Amino acid sequence: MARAATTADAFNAVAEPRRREILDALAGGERPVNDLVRLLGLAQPQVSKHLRVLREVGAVDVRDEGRQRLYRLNGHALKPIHDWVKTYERSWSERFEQLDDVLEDLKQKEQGDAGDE
Amino acid sequence: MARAATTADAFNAVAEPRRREILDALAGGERPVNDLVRLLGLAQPQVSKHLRVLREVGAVDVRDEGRQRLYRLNGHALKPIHDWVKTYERSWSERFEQLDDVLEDLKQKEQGDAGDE
DNA sequence: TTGACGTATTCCCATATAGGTATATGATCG
DNA sequence: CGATCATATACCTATATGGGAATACGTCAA
Repeated sequence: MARAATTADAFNAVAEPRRREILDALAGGERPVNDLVRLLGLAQPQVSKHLRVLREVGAVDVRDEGRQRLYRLNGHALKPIHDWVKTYERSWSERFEQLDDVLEDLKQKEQGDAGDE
Repeated sequence: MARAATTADAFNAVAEPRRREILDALAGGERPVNDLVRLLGLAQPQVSKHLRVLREVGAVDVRDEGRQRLYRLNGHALKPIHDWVKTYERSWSERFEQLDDVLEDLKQKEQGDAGDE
């Protein structure tokens, strides 16, 4: 087997920097393809291809408006990524380290108190 | 050009589900390779390869202990992912929607008050 | 209808896998 | 030293890109 398809899930879709840029651009609101082409400085077909991948994982929605196709962010598709990486926040967040200290204290007090139950 | 290397950054490294599983397994603490082999049910060479990728993006550290190599999680490498995806939390979090409401209220009050500066 | 505009799709190519299998490397034991 | 355990690496293969160029498709204007 080769690498998993970029359309397999949000993790793969978002591994490509250009696609993250597209999502960042769409964070400001709905945009037609050519807007993105200008903003990212990519060729139009490339943008369309990236948009397709993002569509397939549900990270963007499309709406037809005359000859244009307006793309809109659908951040919900990114929630699994957030959920996963959030559990590692402890590794770099000072706040969580302090929380760990507090929990450690509580634990020791409990042991100092009565035993089981 | 083909797809970016998995060792290019944490986003690419973590796009592979097995590698996320490895990190999840290491969240419990330092482990030798064979532990991971058993836990994930993968062939040993595959695990070593995934670990190499994770090492190259800094998501794990290694330590030699006799014939074993103990791998340890280094969640700091995942911070960029968290930082990026966090900005989209608004899309699904009820808390953020409520925050938006509050900010909207403040805005309207400001406009009701004196004008510029 | 003809033409222009905005997008999507098709082809082609170079590249980087991820898995399987075999093997090399290192350390420890007898 | 020779054998064994724990890992890493080398090879090979099928596959899925991502970019470039050309082109098809749908809509609107004259």
